[in-house]
Amino acid sequence: MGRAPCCDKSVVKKGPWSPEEDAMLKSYIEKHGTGNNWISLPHRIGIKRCGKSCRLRWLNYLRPNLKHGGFTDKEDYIICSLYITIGSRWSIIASQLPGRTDNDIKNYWNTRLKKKLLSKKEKAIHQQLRLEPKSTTKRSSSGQNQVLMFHDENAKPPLNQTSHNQMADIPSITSFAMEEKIMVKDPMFESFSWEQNKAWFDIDHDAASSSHHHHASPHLNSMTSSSGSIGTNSSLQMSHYSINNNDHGDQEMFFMAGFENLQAELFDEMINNNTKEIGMRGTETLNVNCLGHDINSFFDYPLQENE
DNA sequence: AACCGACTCAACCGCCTGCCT
DNA sequence: TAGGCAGGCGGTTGAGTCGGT
Repeated sequence: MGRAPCCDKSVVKKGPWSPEEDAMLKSYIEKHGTGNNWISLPHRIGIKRCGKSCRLRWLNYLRPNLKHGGFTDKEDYIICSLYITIGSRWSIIASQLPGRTDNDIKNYWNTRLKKKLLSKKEKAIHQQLRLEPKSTTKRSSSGQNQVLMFHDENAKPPLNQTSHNQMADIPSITSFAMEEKIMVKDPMFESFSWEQNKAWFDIDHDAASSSHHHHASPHLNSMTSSSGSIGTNSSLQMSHYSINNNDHGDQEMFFMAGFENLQAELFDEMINNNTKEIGMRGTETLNVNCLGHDINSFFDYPLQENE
């Protein structure tokens, strides 16, 4: 026995929206708002659509100040960084990109951005296989998925020294390092920024309140509280998660988990050409130094911005 | 011009959560 | 406290489009 449908499927219209329907929905919401009830909205407007369909149409297409297509390198970077740290929580990622919808970002990631990363990685691997025939190939032991890593023990950099390994542009775990200096000061993404010795990450509860798809990542509160301090401003419906740098170990571990899973996903598609579900991906704990250096190798966007 | 496979993305589906009674 | 309902989410689908042959 399944759940009762939210509307009578035999009555409501499905499929693409007509310009007339768009105009009616837009006009009504601009004049009267949604009335905090999407289910009754189509009846009030007089259109034969499911309330959920109206909501989706408004949020993804009709509401003001939406941007479609034309993702910038900066947006690529932010999407990738957040995907690594929090997984496929598109609504949270979208909350960091003004004018973008979760659906847009999800589509963009699945159809373009992942391939973009993949092609760069593939290119680098071919280069590696040609240039570094003596490198050993290992499998990571952490995480649900086995991750192929080209790992050269001798090339492992010392801690606190950010460097790439010999894998051309492939960011791998061996190139992981911590640094004290923090960067990124971007007025466009005010809630996604860092400062000296601390990183923070604001979650908009309107967007994140239903972060219940726990298969994608660990739990936000427990994870952040274990690795840093948390402050909450409930009046603004925003939580301010600050992460102190004295927890390098945790940040390192969590970031690596996320990064490994991205690697796993890319390798999986590239080598096995299948799309099986990747399990736990990293954490909400951000380490901008790692992201700033390693992920940057995928993008043209300059991460170390000059003041 | 016709066909076909690849790609894109708007829209739907079903599940989970939180709120209300 | 339990049950029902609406909102919100991520995953998936499929119609339309594009490009190659």
